[in-house]
Amino acid sequence: MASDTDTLPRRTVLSDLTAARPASRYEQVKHYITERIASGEWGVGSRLPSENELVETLGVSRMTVHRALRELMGEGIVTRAQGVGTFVARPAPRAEVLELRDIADDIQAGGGRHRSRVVLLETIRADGHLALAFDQRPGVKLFHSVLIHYEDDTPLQIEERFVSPHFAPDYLDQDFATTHPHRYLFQISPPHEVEHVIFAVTPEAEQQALLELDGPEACLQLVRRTWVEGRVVMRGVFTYPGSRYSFGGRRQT
Amino acid sequence: MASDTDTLPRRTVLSDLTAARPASRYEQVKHYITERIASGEWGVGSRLPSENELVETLGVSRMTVHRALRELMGEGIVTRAQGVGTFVARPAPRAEVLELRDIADDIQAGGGRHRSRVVLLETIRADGHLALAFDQRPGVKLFHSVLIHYEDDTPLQIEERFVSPHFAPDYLDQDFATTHPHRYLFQISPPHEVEHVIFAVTPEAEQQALLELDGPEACLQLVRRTWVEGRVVMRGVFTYPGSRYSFGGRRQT
DNA sequence: TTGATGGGGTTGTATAGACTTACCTAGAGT
DNA sequence: ACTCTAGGTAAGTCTATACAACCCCATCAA
Repeated sequence: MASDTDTLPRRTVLSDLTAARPASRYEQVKHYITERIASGEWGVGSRLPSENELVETLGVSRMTVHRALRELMGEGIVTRAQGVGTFVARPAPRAEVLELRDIADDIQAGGGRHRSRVVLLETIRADGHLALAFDQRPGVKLFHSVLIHYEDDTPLQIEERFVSPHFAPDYLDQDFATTHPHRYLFQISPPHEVEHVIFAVTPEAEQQALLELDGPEACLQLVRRTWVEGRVVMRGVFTYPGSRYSFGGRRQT
Repeated sequence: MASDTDTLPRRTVLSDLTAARPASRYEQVKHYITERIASGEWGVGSRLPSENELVETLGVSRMTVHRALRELMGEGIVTRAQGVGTFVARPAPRAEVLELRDIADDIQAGGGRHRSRVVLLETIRADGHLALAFDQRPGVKLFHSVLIHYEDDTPLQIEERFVSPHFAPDYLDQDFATTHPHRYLFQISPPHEVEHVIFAVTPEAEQQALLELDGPEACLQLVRRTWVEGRVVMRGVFTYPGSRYSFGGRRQT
């Protein structure tokens, strides 16, 4: 069949795309596929037409279809198995976390509603351990704040911070109902250096109460120190219920 | 039928490589090129032989050479310009691969003595959840291993891995008393992409026993997936007692 | 001197066809 | 129930060929 069409420049399903863009055929095939995946016509886990079927549908050679599919696999859009077929892959490319992010953005990115409550805002004098974290001597003055962050009225994080007054002299005067410590500090200066340490802890009774936990559920604890101009300016302890949060990141090597 | 010596229809520069490994031709071409770049024979910025020259030298078709070069460009090894040529690209952007560390190195770096014990080594079929993690369909065959890592005879980590047989067909035959899964897998190929997710969990009774915990102590759980050539090749679940381990990192911004 | 033209080399894309390899299933034989 | 085998399907690879797009440079003309 169709042996008489050698001379035609191939008028196919793709032809309208060709008119819109002089993109190469294999890119058009990729677009054809990703569009159907994005629209939900081909759901996650469902099987795509085989290479040969796409050849017939789109009127291109199998090598072209193959290249499109191979590149889509490299991009993580589909997965392929020899002898089986091609399938729609990942539902949601995971966002980069463990960077320096505002939890309010984090919650809103996930579709949740964020609010926070200030529990404490005071000046303290550092004991030995805390002073060490700041590379200072015991007794040095530090600002201390404790907030709770809620996602849809469920506590998601206890945010406890110690801030160097030298860096943020007006820290105690801020209205952290409208802005947040993260934003305020970041606005003064983005840190030049950041240290993260992550622990698993069993929460104290006080933390359990703040997070409204029923029992001694395992919690993630992230301790962050930030430097500006070689000096520690902030030490934050962020506590999350293990059942409600996780840290993640994905990157190429 | 398995005709045993179908490997050498062509006697070329590549033939010895062919004998050593039944890798595909375009991979052999990639290897041929990367080896010369690594050895310094082709220095940074220097021009590679043209596709047609490589065709003559290596005795493969131009499409095969082209695929090899295209993939090397995708990996950032070379740069290409239409009408100009192909050039050696990166000096050594090998930086910070070391978030992917061997726990044995980790323990020994801290002055501890490391030993490990193999608990399980088997083939399984993936259920729905696991198959999804591999972007595969339920029922796909996977290798499954469980090891315990000790620091000075104290359990520090439960290492549970699921490995794609396609990537590491000989996984079950390894002696993980002498080498470790991490090293073995890394040696086959360093991953092109890595995903980390960190949880806090309360361990099951079985995990408590393996870690020799007295009670339901909070544990850190690191779930790692690694990709090679766009495919998930490994999913690892690493469980640490919260009192004995933490994750950390420090970097400039 | 400046600008246009064109040829040769190089990568980019596309095709048809063949063969290989891997997976799955159904059926036959324990 | 279990294992083995054969056949079908689909992706993986490789080849030979063709043309397109692009860059560089030499040549030639204004």
